[in-house]
Amino acid sequence: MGDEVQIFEEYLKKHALHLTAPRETVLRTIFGTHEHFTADDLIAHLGRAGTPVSKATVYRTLALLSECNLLIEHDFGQGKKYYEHASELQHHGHLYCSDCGRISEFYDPKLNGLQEKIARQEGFDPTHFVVKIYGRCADCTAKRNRREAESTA
Amino acid sequence: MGDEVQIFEEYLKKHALHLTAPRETVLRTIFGTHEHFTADDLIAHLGRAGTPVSKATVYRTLALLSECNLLIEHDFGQGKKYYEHASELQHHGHLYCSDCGRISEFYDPKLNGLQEKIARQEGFDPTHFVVKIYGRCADCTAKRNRREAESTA
DNA sequence: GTGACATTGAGACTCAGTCTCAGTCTCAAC
DNA sequence: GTTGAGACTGAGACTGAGTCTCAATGTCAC
Repeated sequence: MGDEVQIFEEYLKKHALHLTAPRETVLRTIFGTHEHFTADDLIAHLGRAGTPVSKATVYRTLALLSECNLLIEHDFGQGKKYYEHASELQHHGHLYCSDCGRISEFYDPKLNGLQEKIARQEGFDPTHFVVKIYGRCADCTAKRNRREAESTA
Repeated sequence: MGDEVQIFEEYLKKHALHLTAPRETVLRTIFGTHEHFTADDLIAHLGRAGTPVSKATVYRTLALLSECNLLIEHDFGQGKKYYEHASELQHHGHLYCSDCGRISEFYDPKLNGLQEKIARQEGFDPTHFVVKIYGRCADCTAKRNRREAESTA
């Protein structure tokens, strides 16, 4: 934290924009946690914290933070976007449990190298990679097995 | 083609559902091409072909086809879903050009093996993998280079 | 043919995200 | 300190993909 404020401020200055109070509030709230969050989560959180910021401003700020690569947008196919800190993105993908909706992460440097290679082979100039593995997490698999055992018992 | 009709019919029978005329029209239209498409594309296409099917029925049929694994849903973060034939999915990922929006594909068996391994390591029971590479395609890179050369000339 | 239940289309609805606009703020120039 | 250009804000209207509802219709086992 602190770093992000500086990067954002520089980006804004470069584009003749200002670091205003609402923008700083949004920035500090986002980088005060390490969770995946949705715009809605953030708006609710700001409201609860007694520093409400309007929906339009939140969306505008999220767009700016994505533009300056401090934030990455994700889509898990539920009709809403998830955001996460870009600094945490290096070499990691997501495991999405279709049963409980939990999102976990994995790190694998090999995967990124392979993707970079593939992109170049196809004449593609890559900006970022998204790897998502859909399925069932260990907890839900265990739960389901227990339920099945009970129902046949 | 033909195969899909049979698989779908069996799936419907198993769930005490019927293969009706609108469902068959949707199915045949989808498996008559090899493109990525959106629900909207499909509805428009059906209308143009003189075999209109209502929006609700199209969405319902798409959901059924996804359930019986004939179709796979994709999300490229534009607020709408893309569909593609599941039979064409083996070992392939997508390259999405942020400039022109074109979606191309790549095949790499190594990538799938690596993902399967990662999922198992995390105690995850995977159903499917999604790999998306965002960036700029060869055409758009060339176009952009040309434009830059012209503007500095 | 009948009844139970699946299916349909039209259109109302939902909800995440975008747009508009009038009022406010910022900041460099004077 | 004042001014003016233009950035910024919040409220709420709007958009559009996708879902839901419901009355009418179709399907099929009996």
